[in-house]
Amino acid sequence: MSVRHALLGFLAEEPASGWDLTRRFESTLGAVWPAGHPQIYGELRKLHSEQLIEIRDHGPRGRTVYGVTEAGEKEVKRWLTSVEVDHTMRLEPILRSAFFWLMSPQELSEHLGREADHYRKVADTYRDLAEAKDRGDFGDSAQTRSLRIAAEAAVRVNDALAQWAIWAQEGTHG
Amino acid sequence: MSVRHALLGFLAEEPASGWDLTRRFESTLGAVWPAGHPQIYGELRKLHSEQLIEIRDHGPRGRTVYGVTEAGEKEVKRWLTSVEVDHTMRLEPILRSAFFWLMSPQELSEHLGREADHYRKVADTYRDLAEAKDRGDFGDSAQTRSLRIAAEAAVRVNDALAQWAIWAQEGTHG
DNA sequence: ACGGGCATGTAAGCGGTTACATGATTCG
DNA sequence: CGAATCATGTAACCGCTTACATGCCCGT
Repeated sequence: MSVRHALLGFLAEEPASGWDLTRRFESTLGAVWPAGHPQIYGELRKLHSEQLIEIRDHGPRGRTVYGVTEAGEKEVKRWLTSVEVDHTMRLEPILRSAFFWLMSPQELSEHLGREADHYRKVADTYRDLAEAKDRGDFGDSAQTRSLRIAAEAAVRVNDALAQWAIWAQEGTHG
Repeated sequence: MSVRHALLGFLAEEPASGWDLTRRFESTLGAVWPAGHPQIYGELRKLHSEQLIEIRDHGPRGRTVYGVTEAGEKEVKRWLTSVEVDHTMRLEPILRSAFFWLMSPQELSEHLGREADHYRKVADTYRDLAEAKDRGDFGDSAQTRSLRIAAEAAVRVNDALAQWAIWAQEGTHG
């Protein structure tokens, strides 16, 4: 149910259409919680039927701009403060590591090199984003500061995994 | 499809029943890829019907011990070496951070304190496990070394998130 | 002998993805 | 005006979770 509440959160910032929200999701939270447009459009319909969001405007090709209702804003806050945090992690690359013994040393070393590359790249992307936010490129609203914190998490987690891959690669002394 | 291949991987190590595999999964990969017993039993049935695993023994209460077949072992190796790694992350706690601006400074500070505690605890658990493995408490097989690598990842990711929460909490200067 | 946990399993439902479909707009 | 892209939506499927069901084994 995370997408649901994230949509309410985004709409609490400013009204937006399904498309806007899809891009917003992708650019700010894609690294930690992907959500495709089919899910977003579907969720918006449900949220509207429950009157947690309302239609604010109509645009060109059936574009529907939603805004959060009072009930909706109350619901996000309830989620943030009262609903237990879900700490579930699903990291396929780590799952794979439990079976590294089935790979040849060479395959493994190459695999770990590619993994390190990948994580370094993602970390760098979010590092740039974080630096841009620190420079004030996105203003200095409370919302921007929150996204800055999310970006920091992306940087730290991906850095940690990059370092892990390098550490593991050294263990193969290849 | 990760559970599927993880089961093949575990069975490549030694034959086991659904129950054995459930506990094995939980104790070694629970932190990075949870899998409940209904999923595991179901997957075993499918793997058996595809002849990737075979029945090796029957025990007390309908206990069925499976072992991997040649085709099964080939399939895990194919997965490890040829199937693209899925880097998808789903970290609800980071998703939430994008909406921290909807929380009061006090709520937020307390929230981050609880988060840091949580991650520290998980990291410590896997640190202990890793140290036990380094002491040789689980022998020194290739399989153990792989699980050691997985444990290291759990330590590093959870440490990173604990430090992140503390960093964010300092930003609230609360 | 019986109560509580062990071990196995099934069924329904849900969140999320993939694939498909379609009209609107913009640009060359 | 036609092609490519924008934007919106639906339908089917799949992995996974939740809830339920059941028999077996062990300790007291």
